Amino acid sequence: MRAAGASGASRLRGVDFTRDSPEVARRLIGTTLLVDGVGGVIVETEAYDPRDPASHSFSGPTPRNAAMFGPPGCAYVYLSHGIHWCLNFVCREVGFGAGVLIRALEPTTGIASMMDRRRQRDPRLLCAGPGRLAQALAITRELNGKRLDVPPFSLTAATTRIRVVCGPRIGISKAVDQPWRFGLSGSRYVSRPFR
DNA sequence: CCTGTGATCAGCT
DNA sequence: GCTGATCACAGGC
Repeated sequence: MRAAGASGASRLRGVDFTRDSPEVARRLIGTTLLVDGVGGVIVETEAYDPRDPASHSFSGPTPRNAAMFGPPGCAYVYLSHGIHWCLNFVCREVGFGAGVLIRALEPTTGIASMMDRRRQRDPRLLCAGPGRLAQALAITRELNGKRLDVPPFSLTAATTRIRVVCGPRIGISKAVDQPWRFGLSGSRYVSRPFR
């Protein structure tokens, strides 16, 4: 038994998933994410919170968003527009309903697999956007609710100091003013530039 | 660079 | 029924 602090899936190599989603979103930038050994460096994230009208968790738990109200340090995966899978990391605590949407990676590992899955040769378009990223990493509903600290997931914190920029979130109509989108400064692998 | 539109379906009212 | 945390493509500037 640990004396204090987050443990298990909620704390992974420097990223503490029990903290507020904007802080987790910021600290995830620079972290390497792999699924079955395929992935890269997280360069873009967005925070969501149950008090935020744009969040799936805003109206409380439902069968779809149940994982978002589950343990921190787990995945919440959902289907967007009937076409695209999207990957979130659950934050805070059981029953809270906060998460971070992983929006873009700089591909580093298993690039051939990602090109194959997406039939896309331009490395800048392999993981630039949540739907593209999920397709490149073969993320589907099967990973919903799974812990991020055990296979097929792998998270490795950045070893060097990172400069992070932020701005308004993308593709939502509510709470547009909250600057809860975060990115790796100067990265050419984000889904859209930061201003 | 920007804007508009179709695809396609689970979830919610 | 309608909406949407998206993408790819088409067309205009």
